[in-house]
Amino acid sequence: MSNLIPEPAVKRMPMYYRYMQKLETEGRIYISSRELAELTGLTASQVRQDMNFFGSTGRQGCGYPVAEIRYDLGRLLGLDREQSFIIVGMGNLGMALVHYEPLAEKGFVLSAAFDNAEEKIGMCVGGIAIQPMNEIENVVKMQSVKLAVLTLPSNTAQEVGERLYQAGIRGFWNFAPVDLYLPQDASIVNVHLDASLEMLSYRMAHADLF
Amino acid sequence: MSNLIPEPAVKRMPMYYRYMQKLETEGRIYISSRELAELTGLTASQVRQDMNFFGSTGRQGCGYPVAEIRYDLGRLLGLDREQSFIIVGMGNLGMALVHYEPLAEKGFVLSAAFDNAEEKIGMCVGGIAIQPMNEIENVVKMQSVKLAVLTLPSNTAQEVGERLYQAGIRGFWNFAPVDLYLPQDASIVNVHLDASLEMLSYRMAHADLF
DNA sequence: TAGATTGTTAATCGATTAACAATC
DNA sequence: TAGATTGTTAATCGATTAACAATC
Repeated sequence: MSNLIPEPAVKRMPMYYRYMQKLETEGRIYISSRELAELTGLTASQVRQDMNFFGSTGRQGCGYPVAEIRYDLGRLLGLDREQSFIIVGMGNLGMALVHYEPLAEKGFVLSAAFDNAEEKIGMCVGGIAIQPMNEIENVVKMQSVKLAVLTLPSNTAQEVGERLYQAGIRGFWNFAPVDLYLPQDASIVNVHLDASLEMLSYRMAHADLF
Repeated sequence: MSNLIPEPAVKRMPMYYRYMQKLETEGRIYISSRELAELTGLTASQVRQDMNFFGSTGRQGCGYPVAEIRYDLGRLLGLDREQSFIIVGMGNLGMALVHYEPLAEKGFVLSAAFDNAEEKIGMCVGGIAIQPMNEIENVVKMQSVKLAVLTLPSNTAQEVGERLYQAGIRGFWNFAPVDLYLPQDASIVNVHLDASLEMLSYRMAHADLF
């Protein structure tokens, strides 16, 4: 199990997880692939394929057990335990992410924050004092943090990324509009906010084609 | 031309645009599909296919003219003109996006900001005073804005989305962790930050599989 | 049991890759 | 011209959809 889930199905996992959470709080016990398809805008067939990829425990004639699927998806996504993270670059976006509720709710815990600007060092965010970036290596090694949020200007992102990797960080949530090049065993997710807005702009300009 | 570019190619457009911009500032005149493939991590074949989808003007034996392709992609993406937008929900994330440089650089201009919290109304962000949400309809109609950024709690996003649509908004950049349901002619891009971090968490937990 | 719905195989569809002729 | 590289068609690959037998 957990074997080789195709990339497109992996991308759908957080959405399934979100709907399962919602259904669970609504007290729903079972849900059929047909109904789940309606909610998500997929086909029932695809929902069943995906559930099988995820190692489904559906019950024929009845549907999928909501609480169980929610739990299993959470485990697959690594949300069954707390994960500490550091954040590097305390500009507006960095500040906003530190306070972003859904992260704390999903078990992501801020363990340190870094910036190089004199006037920011020592400032308190989310109950934590901002430290200068030359402390990164110490902190990452001491606390063996594996996850970092990069809210940096594009021209320093690659360099800082490499330093973080050296220090032991293996997961990079990158908000700088550049692609990071790091060794194979680093996991990188780029958010590329500007690209996402450009896609919207494209769709608006060509809405007549749909 | 501009006819029916397949969705996966559309998703790659902002990346091509970014590299073309970079190459242009570096003074590069032509670039081959082979080299562009190296930069982007795609295959040369796919780059050529994509360029054809975009209505390419490549030159055999020589490559693609950087400045021209950059310009054409910009037009396709709707970045050849200013686009005004409003932002609804002035929490931390809303504040951060207002000041997010790349948006201004790409021609997106903030035209109004809204929130319902008493203490925020009248506050100045990005040179603009925050207004109460019952002003939305007036402002959107008067200025005929078409684009809105939604940085709202999930429980109000759908309702506010509908109001915005009624008022004339047709592009929704949604940061609430819910799916918006709006009429066909609305363009919606969901950012779903939490889902993006969950994907990273998944990859870290299963990095050995890659 | 009968009805509903999954699990799974096969068919279809679309995207990516390979190949090569066209041409700058 | 010869060399390089595009434009484009055909082959491959993988994901989605359809169909239906298994079974709760």
